[in-house]
Order: sequence, then C-alpha cells, then structure tokens
Amino acid sequence: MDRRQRKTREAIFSAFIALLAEKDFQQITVGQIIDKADVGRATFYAHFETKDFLLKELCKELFCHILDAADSHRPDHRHIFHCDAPDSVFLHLLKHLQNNDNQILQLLAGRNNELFLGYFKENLRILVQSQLPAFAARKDARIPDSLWIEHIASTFTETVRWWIMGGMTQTPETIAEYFYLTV
Amino acid sequence: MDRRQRKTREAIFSAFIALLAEKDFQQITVGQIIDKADVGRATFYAHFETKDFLLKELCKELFCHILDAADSHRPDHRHIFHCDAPDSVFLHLLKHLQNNDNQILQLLAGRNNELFLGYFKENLRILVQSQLPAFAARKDARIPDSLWIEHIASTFTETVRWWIMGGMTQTPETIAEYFYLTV
DNA sequence: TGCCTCCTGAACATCTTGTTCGGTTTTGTA
DNA sequence: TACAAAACCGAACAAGATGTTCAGGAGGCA
Repeated sequence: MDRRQRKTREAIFSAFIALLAEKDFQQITVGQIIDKADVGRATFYAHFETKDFLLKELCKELFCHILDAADSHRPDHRHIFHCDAPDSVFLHLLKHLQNNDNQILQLLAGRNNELFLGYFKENLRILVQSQLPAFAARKDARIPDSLWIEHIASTFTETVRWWIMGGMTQTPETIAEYFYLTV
Repeated sequence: MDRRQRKTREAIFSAFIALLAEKDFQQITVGQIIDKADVGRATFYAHFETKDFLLKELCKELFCHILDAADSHRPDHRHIFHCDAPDSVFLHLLKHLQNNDNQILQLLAGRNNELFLGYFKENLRILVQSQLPAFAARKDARIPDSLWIEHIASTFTETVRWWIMGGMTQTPETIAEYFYLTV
C-alpha cells in the first residue's frame, strides 16, 4: 500500500478515535473527522464509503486483532503471558484489555461503549465456541447449546463492562474469578 | 388532555412503530413519520422536541408499563396470571411478552432490537433489585452485589433475546426454567 | 527524470432538521 | 348556538450534513 494511503488512513482512524472519546458516534460529522485528520473531503470518501463503514473497519482492526491474539492456536502469541492452561484464554483477554491494546479501553469505556461492547461480544462468540469444553461441567443438560453459548459470551461481556465502568480497580485475575463464578 | 392532542400523539406513535419495524431508527426521518402519521410538521415538533425524545417517550410508555405491571406490589394486576410465589415475577413478565402487549414484540424482534433490549434491561434492573432475595442462594459471597445485579438483569435480557430471535417456540415456563438454570 | 497514483479544496445538488407564522379547524364551555 | 381558546396546517426558511465532481498540485516509485 502506498505510503500516502497508509498515512491518510491512519490519520482518519486516529481522528475518529479521538472524536469517539468525546462525543456520540451519531453526532460526529464527516466534517469534524476530516478537520481533525487534516485531509480533504474527497480523500475521506475515497477511503471510506461512509461514516458507518469507517466504524466497521475500525472495529475490524481492533477486535479481530485482539481476539485473534487471544486464540490459543497461536503459540507465538501465547507465551507473552505464559498462559498454558486451556481455560485461561479469558484471563489472557482481560490482560490484553488492561494493557489497553490499540486504545481499545477508551472506546469501551467512553461515550460509545454500547456500540463497541456489541462488536466485542459479536467477535467473542467464536472464541466461546472453541472454549465450550471448559464449561461443560457447569452446563445443565436441559439448556440448549445455542443459548449456552450466548449466555457465556454475554456474561463475559457484561463482566468486562462492569469492570471497565467501575474504573478497573480489580486485577484481571479477580475479574476472571468473578466470571467463572457467575457463568 | 385534549382529544386532538391524544389522536395526534397516537398517530405519531403508531407511524413510528410501523417505521421501526421496517428500517433502522437512524434512517427514519421526521418527514417519513409525519407523512405516515398524516400530521403537520409543526405539529410533530409541538409534541416531541426531537426524534430521540419520541423514542424515549415510546420506551417509557412500553417498558415502564410492562414492568410496573410485573411489580409484585400491585396485587390488582398480579391476579391476572395467578402468580403468588414471589419468584415467579420473571415468568409473569415472559407471559406478558408472549401476549405481545403494546406490540412490544415487533420492536424487540425487529431491526432495532438492540435499541429496545437496551431499554428493557435498563428498566429491568430495578425489578431485579427488588427480587434479589430470591437469588441469594445461588450467589457466591465473593461476587460484589453490583455485579450480581448486572449479571441477573443481563442474563434475563439475553435469554429473552434468544427466545424472541428463535421465534418463541418455547413456552414461557420453559424459558423461565432456562433462566433459573443459567443465572 | 517521468509516469502514475494519490491528495486537494472548492463548488455543487440534495436532503434533513428545527423554527416561524398567518390562517383554519376543532374543542369545551357559556 | 355562539364564542374564545387551543391545536393543527402547510408552506417557507435558514442552517447544516452528505456525498459527488473536477481541475490542478504534490508525492512515491522505478
């Protein structure tokens, strides 16, 4: 990719993230984004079809990355936190969050948290599916599988929301404990 | 309230609900609402400050009503379903939903489900708080109270979402059982 | 150097919002 | 029935956002 394209794209993303931290997504205008990013109007539309597409691309960059990273099938990544036990993937994820990878915290804690927590959960579902055996012991046989997956994914998401909204005063280990106690 | 005011208000609500069933909230314009409601533009703004306020008022009408109705402190309502046990409030609520009070189902199942499920959960929190004793037995002492409330409210909301999205093929009793098994 | 791609910035038509106002209809009441 | 108050109409309006276009300038790459 051309260096100019890369720089423009990054400038837009960066401006967008800054604006998302201070006002509602719906109230952000393309004019504000290009002002902050210091790019031409036509340039913006050359990169992103619309404001919603920009959001979608941003989410892709953020969550696909962090959740791919949490995927236990990638040993090159796992050793960073020395997590070997198969059921510590969620703890791993919490540590990533605390580390504030990609400024994801500002977005999950900011004015648009609902938006991003929604995307977060959406991507989480895949991870949960691969981790299902770890929860088999707690599952009552009467509960349908699809509901069980939803339940685990939303319990984790809501626990993370609670953690962030409360100022993240607990350690990732404590939050992971809460998660395993509630699910 | 003047009969004209009532009719106008109802026409706007009705048109709004119809539009919400077929397109995203953000894509609905005031022009479309007043066309469908057959009401003048100035009239709309005399009733609702803005489109967002209209949404808020609609939610108030829908959820405050259904959740007030579910409140066990109102015996005049409870006897409809003969629910005497204090822990059957949630089952009561599910029956209300199945009954499709106020066309609430179309909204919870339609294109804007996230929006309404958010409001639903918001109002649910108060109900959960009053029902906490019923869940005391399942609560591990290490879990903070505020997280516990969030967990119960979101588990119920997510169970309802799963129910509705799946076409509501189960009975309210089954869903209530799932809820008590997962929470 | 030279070509090609990308960016610029201003102009533009179009749409949406929320307000205003003179005139008309409806309502509740005397 | 008649009347005053209220609610509604609808057209017009300013302000602002969206997405497109285009001629010209600047930067990257070989």
